[in-house]
Amino acid sequence: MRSIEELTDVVRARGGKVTSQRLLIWRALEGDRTHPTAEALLERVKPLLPSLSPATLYSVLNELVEWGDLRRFDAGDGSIHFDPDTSDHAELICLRCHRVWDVRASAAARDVPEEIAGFRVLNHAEQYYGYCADCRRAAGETAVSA
Amino acid sequence: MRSIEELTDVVRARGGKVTSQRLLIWRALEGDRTHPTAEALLERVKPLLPSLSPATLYSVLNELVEWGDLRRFDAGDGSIHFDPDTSDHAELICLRCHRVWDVRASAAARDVPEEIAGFRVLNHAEQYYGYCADCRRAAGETAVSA
DNA sequence: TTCTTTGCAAATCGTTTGCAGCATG
DNA sequence: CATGCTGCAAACGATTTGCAAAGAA
Repeated sequence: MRSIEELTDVVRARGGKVTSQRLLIWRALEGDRTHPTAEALLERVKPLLPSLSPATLYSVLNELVEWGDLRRFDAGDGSIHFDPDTSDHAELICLRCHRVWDVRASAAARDVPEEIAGFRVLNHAEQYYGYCADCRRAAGETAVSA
Repeated sequence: MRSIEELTDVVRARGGKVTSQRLLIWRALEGDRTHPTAEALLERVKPLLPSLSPATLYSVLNELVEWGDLRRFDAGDGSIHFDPDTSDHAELICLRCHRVWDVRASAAARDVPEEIAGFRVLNHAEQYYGYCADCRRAAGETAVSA
């Protein structure tokens, strides 16, 4: 996600307005590494602005996604999470408990092409799906066995 | 996605039953490269078994996802697509029109670790988010300009 | 026969919409 | 003061649920 200052410029350049709601949501996302859902974000900002409506939150999140400043992803169970971290990293997603972990594995550190066959790339994401240690234990799994 | 024969074994091993509905849906997904939504899949199989209910389709899709045989992803706008292609490849996803293209770029051809810190990896996915040529043209964009 | 799975229909829940009032530029 | 944005509440639509009947093993 770009900085608050840059986002301010983006909104102004589009003829939009830098409202307190946008600022609040941007600040809540800034530096976040928890992959929150929309609901979790709402709970986080509600105390700071109780009148904030879900519709506004969704609208601000959607524009960030469309600008390439926020990534939306499915944790494997249909629950939608957001990630403002557009730096190159990968996620481990457990197919049983649906928790998410970041991994800054060497495999993920790689150049992202600026353009692929006329398609302009804004950001890049990577996921590893599988079973986490807890779920493997709970399932009585002891070692890697496909 | 594993073969129909392997999936048959998986179901039997779990004490489940290889029903005609499961077979039908597995066959519809086999070799599919169109990233269909659940709705698109339903339209595809409905003519072959008109009595098939959405609930059954969702249930079969969900178990395939949980087994790591099918990947579910969000095209950036909340629309959920499925992909049975678990081989290493990446997707280009347009943030404006939400269409999806597969790319078997060299960057995607890489070893997937079997295990990462106790997490057992079943499959891997990669996405490039940005704007497609059509949408760039429609927006009056002429060259790469961040 | 036994027990999983199906189909149906209703319920659910996250997200979007329409519109009047408000606040930014 | 012009217009984009917000809050509200209702609408929406995709997915899930509960349960009786069906059909694999």
